[in-house]
Amino acid sequence: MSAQGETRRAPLDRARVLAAAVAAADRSGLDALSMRSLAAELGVVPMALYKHVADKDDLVGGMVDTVIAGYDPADAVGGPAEVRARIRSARAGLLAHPWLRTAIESRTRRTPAVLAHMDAVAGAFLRGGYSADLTHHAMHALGHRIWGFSPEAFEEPPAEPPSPAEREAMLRTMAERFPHITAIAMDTAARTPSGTCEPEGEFDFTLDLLLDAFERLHAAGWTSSA
Amino acid sequence: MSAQGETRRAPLDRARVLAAAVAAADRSGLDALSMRSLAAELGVVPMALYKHVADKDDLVGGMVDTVIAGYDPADAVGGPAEVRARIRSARAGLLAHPWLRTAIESRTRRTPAVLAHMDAVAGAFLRGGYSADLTHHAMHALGHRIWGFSPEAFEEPPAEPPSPAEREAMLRTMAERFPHITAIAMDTAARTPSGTCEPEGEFDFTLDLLLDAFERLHAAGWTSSA
DNA sequence: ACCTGAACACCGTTCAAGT
DNA sequence: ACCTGAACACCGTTCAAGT
Repeated sequence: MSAQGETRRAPLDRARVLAAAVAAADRSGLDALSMRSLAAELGVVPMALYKHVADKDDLVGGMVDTVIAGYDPADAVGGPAEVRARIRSARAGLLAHPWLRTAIESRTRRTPAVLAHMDAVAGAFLRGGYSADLTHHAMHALGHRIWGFSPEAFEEPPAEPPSPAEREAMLRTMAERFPHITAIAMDTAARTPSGTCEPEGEFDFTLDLLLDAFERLHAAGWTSSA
Repeated sequence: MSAQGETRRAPLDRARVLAAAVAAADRSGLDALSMRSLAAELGVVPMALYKHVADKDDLVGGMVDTVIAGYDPADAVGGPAEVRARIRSARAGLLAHPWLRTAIESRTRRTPAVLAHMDAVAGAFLRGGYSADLTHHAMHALGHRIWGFSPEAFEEPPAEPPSPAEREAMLRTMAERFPHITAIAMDTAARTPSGTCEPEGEFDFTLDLLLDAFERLHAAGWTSSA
């Protein structure tokens, strides 16, 4: 019997598993996606998935990376125009995949694709002549709702480094692959003794910025007809 | 044996169930909170909870309401000062209950406590002399990250009204209990034919507002020393 | 190397019954 | 009115085994 009546199924690999998961979530939402249902869809026993995915968290993380990796590469002109283009890409991803927002919010680990997108947006500001300091604030202010993923990723401790040597190596690869966010992190570290930025300060900064902007519009007699 | 060796447990009620759930989530997170574990903590069989809570969704909704209902009542001075005070309350709630953000984001129904908080913030803008239109934009721009709950609640269809008469009654109670958000909704409905606001328009409005604000800071040579 | 089978320790929720 | 017991239809994940 075995592999004859049916044409033999191509062997699974990570990309195929992730693509099927993305398609399934697009169709019926993230809640309906289980290891078991995904396996059934791939014509495989649930445990077969664990050869290509560490666990469910890794599956969801991979789905997020798959979508982010497909964002349009914007022209690297720098400044607000490039920022706008990159944010539009993220926005399009959120609209095309309704589960994406929840998936991103449920994750805490910063994957390479997430870091790359952050780095690209930070780079757009820096190339536009913004200081590392102002860029840092802008990244926070643009925030979760506009980004599609949490700027708090900036703040979280980067998963305790096993040894000083490994820490050194990690820093070097960070600086190579994600030069812009590394530069911003180092700028922040140089200015604040603890090396982490103050969440409450950031919160106040953005809140004041927005309230001031609306005060200005109000004072100018703004109406939607404009 | 029965109720003698132990002093007889006070009978459960919804408030006690919700308080225990909030405490449990504060202690060990939302993921660790199950109907079964909560029941065990209350010294009761899982099914006993279903007398006080419709299902798990209702439990989480009740937890959110419990926290929001405890927000500081701000002075009704109106304008940015009151807005700031109310947003600080929401922020404090998010800091005190790390699970709150996720819990709010997972919910889609607008509960009375959520509506009351929205109404209070909207009222602060309106009392400050802001137009309904500008208030609407400001509410969206302040957004999820600052609010602690989704301004998209504004946009979602309000759970199809069973009959015209009931719809009428619902509108009247809305206008009574939440006058400010009702006024804004009616203003929006009057200006846009469909009655719903354009998500993409809102997105662009906020994005431009933020990018313009940062352009202004950049042009002014802003540094964090200020 | 890749997949399977059976099992473990969980879930939320139902139904009919107890007091 | 409030709570219980037993059951149902699910989960994610383990381990040892198959090919």
